Amino acid sequence: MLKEEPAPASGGEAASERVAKHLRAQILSGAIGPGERIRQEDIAEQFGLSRLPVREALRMLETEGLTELQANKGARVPHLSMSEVDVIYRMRESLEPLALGESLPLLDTADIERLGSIQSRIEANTDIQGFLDLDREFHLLSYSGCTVEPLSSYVVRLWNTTQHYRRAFIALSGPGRMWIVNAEHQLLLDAIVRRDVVDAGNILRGHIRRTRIELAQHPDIFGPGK
Amino acid sequence: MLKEEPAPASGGEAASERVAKHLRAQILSGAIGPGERIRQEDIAEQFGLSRLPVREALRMLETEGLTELQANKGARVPHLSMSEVDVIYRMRESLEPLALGESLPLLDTADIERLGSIQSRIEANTDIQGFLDLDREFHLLSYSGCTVEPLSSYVVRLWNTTQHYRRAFIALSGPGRMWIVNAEHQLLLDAIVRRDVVDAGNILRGHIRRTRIELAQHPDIFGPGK
DNA sequence: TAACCCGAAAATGGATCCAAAGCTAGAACT
DNA sequence: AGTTCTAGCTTTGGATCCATTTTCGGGTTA
Repeated sequence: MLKEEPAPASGGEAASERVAKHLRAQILSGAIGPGERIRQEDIAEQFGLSRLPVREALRMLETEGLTELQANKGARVPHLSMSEVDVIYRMRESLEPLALGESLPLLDTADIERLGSIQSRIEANTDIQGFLDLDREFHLLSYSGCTVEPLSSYVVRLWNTTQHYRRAFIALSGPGRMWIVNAEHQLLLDAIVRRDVVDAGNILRGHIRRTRIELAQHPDIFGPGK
Repeated sequence: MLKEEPAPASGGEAASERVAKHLRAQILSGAIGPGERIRQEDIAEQFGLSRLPVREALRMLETEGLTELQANKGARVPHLSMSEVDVIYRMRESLEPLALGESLPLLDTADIERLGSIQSRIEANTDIQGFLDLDREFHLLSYSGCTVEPLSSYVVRLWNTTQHYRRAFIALSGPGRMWIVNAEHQLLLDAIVRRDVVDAGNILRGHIRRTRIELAQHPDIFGPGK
């Protein structure tokens, strides 16, 4: 896993962004779980860089809510409490219908076909990581028409920061209630095809709300009691 | 304005945070308008520091949406378009009632008395900067009971990033319609005293919505047409 | 005259080295 | 034996120096 070469000519883009991209993937994949510490020197060594671009990268990720930096105490992946995840979901219940409303009129038929194809793959899917990736792709694609900042990036941020807890939730609850997700996605997809912003927004809001409530029934996912 | 002393023993806190605090104040006060560039070396010289803690500070402010950093192109205060400010206000219409709902049950009578006193000062106030400061203090105090992240910090962020446009709007529209703000604040305050979360949320939502619509009637505040 | 190209100055990104703050483990004292 | 204080190590924060990229100005040419 060690790259001993001194950054092989790089890809032309900034080194700190490469590091950020790598760490982002690590965190989203669950390879770095919440609460886990990230030592600058370790990462620097892995990439054959100094600690400076690593610090930059950690700051960039802090912007996205994926890391938190305390002075003289280092960087960690934030450990969210149940009440924090609960509030994030309630924020999503407002913001994602807003993003969808911005996005829907700008989606073309090719986008919508891709949405349908992703949903087919979700229904055929079996493993957890596969579902997480496809579900994320489905929803974020439905928002892809919304390019206005900071809404679009913040929606992604809320997804990113709760990724780990979604994984834990699905692993715990099993595939028993997966049919509900598919039913909701089907309704959402139909509303999108009909270009019905109001319908789509309501279904989406309910989809997120239901997930929030089911999540709240698994307090064991979150670290200490709180 | 130059501080030639090499950081006089500092205040004990990290140098980068002192720089961040200074720049934040500069941006919020309007001393550094949107679109304006921030050269690392200038700031470093002002504080008698190297450019490194300045870069850190700029990253911290990027986290708050007050600056944007492009690789090899430097830092600027972001220049928001009208559609971006419009979306920010629509985000606020959802998020601030949510924050108020979290906050209201936790406010004590001393807090509510302070809210009343601030509102009195708003009504007695005459100048623009005074109104901006007091209005900000009023609303943020009403959310002070909400400590759950990332909601509380994001509400502040949305306020910060639109501060400049609020100032420009008030300067342009004059004190003619200031009475509406006071009426809305009075209604909001009464709902808070009655601990009526629903009422307070509705009034607040309307307050923000009205501001958004009036703002949209002054496209000249924003730079290019877009 | 206007457009284009090239070179120098300026500003940023990154590496190395040093200082300071936190954490940990061991010893001494109550 | 438990607690506390101290000494050392580890890790991060900051300064200085170098490399790279961008930008801006002057000069040339169509």
